[in-house]
Amino acid sequence: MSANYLDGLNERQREAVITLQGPVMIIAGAGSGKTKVLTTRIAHLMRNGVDAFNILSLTFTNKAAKEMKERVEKILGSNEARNLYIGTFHSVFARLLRSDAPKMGYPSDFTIYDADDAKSVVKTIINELNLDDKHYKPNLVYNRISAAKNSLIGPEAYQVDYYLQQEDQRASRPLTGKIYDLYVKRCYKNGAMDFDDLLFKMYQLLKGFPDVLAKYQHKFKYIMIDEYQDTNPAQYEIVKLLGAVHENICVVGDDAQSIYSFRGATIQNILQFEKDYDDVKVVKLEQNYRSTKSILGVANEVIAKNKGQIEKNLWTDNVEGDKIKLVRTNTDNEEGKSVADTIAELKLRNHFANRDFCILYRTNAQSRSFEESLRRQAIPYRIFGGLSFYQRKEIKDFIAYLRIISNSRDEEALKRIINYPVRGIGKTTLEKVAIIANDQNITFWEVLERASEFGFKGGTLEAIANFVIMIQSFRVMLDKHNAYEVAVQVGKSTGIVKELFNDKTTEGLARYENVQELLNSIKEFTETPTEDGELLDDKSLGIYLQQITLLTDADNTNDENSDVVKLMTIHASKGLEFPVVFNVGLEEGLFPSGLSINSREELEEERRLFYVAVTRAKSRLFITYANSRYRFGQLQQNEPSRFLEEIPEKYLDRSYAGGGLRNSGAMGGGASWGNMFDKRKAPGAAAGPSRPAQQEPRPRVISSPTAANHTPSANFTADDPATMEVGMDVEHQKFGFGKIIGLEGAPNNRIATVMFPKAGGEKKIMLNYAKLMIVRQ
DNA sequence: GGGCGCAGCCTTTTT
DNA sequence: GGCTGCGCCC
Repeated sequence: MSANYLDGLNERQREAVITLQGPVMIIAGAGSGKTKVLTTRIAHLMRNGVDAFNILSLTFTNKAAKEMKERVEKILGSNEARNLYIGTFHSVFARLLRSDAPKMGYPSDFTIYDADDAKSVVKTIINELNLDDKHYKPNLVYNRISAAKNSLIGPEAYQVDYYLQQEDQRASRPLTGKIYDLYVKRCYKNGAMDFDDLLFKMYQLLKGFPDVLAKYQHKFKYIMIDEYQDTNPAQYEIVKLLGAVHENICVVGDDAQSIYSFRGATIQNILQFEKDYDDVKVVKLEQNYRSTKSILGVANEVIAKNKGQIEKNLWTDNVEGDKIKLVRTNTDNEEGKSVADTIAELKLRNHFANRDFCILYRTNAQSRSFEESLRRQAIPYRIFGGLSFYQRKEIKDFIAYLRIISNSRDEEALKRIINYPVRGIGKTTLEKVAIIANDQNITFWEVLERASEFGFKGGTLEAIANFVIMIQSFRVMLDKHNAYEVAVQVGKSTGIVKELFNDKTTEGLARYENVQELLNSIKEFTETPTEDGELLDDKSLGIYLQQITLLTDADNTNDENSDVVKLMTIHASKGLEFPVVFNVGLEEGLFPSGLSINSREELEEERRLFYVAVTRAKSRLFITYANSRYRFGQLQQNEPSRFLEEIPEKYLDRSYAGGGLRNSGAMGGGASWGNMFDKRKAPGAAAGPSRPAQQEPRPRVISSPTAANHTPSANFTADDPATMEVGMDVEHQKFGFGKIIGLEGAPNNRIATVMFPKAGGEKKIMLNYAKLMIVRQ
């Protein structure tokens, strides 16, 4: 234990740490040691006799939570910190809801629907209502529902809210409220909560059950909220309820870094905090330890353009540092090349490692040109964001099995896997199931269990019965086996693992490896003791599932072991820092986004986003933009971002990266720059060690050999499906020769499993469609 | 069932 | 430009 953990703090930080009682607001400028203050404060609470079980600390990302817990542990030199309630709003509430969800009619193993699941439910409902999906786009409707929930507006309130109704009328979606209502009911029936429900239901739980509220008010004597500027009304109300008795609420944030209003965050929460409680102690952390004077100077100049901020003056003792490099290129590809070239050069000259670099963009779609140029330079990189591991199809499929085992009401999971792998329960059957389920108001699973009552017959009934028995056998296993053992059995019994193993295509191999990785992660989960004091011995499937749904790709950003250049959106970079930062795509329409320039509020949020981007850099900052780039498959001319004009010239070192030419003039309305160099687009014209310009096409995944052209035998004629039997050698027009190793399905709709040694292994063939010729019986 | 081609969407950002 | 979902074929 380090006794003098207070020594390393500056005066302000110290003040923030030792003020333990009552409401405290810490305004923490970028790079001002916020995490240090938060963690030290928690440690200090515990040193002063506060039980870890009584401290609740809410963060925005899992990564931030993990880091905090580790740092508290380090200060304390003990594992007491494991008893702290530190986590994201979503994960902590999911945990609390586990014990109390049954009070509201949900199973304690309720499923958490991610955005994909939720949109799928919305889509189903739109279809069921026979609404035209030109107007009722699932995506937009879902966003609308999400926004309502984040403002604690339920379906009833929604449908009588004048302004909401007006908006929906104007958008030609008058029935959005109706969809919302049905959506909520459907999720309930499915025993599922979406991300927003974790907040909304938590709120309803506290509001509706005074004993529960009292329990948690008593439990959480000290509450700390990180990134308070990004909280939404639901989070705000919950915090207010939980803290109402002790009022030991410490919020930390920076209004200048509020960038999540699109998700319902209200910057007002932080601006108004002083009015919410009596005697709020406000501490401002204004010394920046991260960046050079130049970088911070730019940041301050930019953010000064925003109105209505909490007054502060961010300063640093650090060196002046280099000017900010502002690089213009002709195209997005050249932008990528310029960045990759610069990275290569800095590595060579200044001995930077790959991990010292980060490329920050406004939208995920911008990553492509950088990926290509980095690959060409053989610079290892990793993209954060985008599809997380758990969103891959093969992983979602596998997890769907675990979900339906854990929660039989989970209709979305059931739909995913009822016919994967193929078992003869097709679209028609599923439609019948859906109709019966809606009609009788029972779950899909119940319909399947009682399939014979509902008139399913023959092969279909048999297939359903087998499926039901299989899932039930997994459930029985749960009593005596942990999540990993059940998962392994699922892989075996369903044949998924074998099927993926037999697929020898490149993609198939990757899928197989991913599933293996999933199994490993489940194993790891069952073998690691939970940090969660109350659930120490429970390593059940339900907990595992709830946990992984709340995991993001960005949570792995701190993987210090891998020496790679990082690519991510600015949003994902919040809270991180890098020696060298490239802030790319500074163009009108892109950054600020064309969708966010219609009001002062929107534009100010874009500017805060730019502020966040600038303040990620420690020693070197590059800002780049291109005259033209491909968007939507079309070449688009762009003007330089208005934010560039807000940077005083003295901070900038301008250059043009197309041919090493210098542009000396000020930015006299970028339009004139447009065509100057257009004609010299030849690949070799670019600066740098131009290789003999063989612009190698991007390495592509080789397309699957299953498409390999087998030339059918001259005498090929299809044989009658009814005559096929297991063990026969057959020929397929495309896949070549193979052996039937399985037969299933109704007599009039037989499905053969055939092993094709030369075409990727086992395939399921529907004999009614694909023709097979018997070669040898 | 699944492969293929086409249409339409997407591009704001995520727990 | 890339991805998804859909309808059509075998």
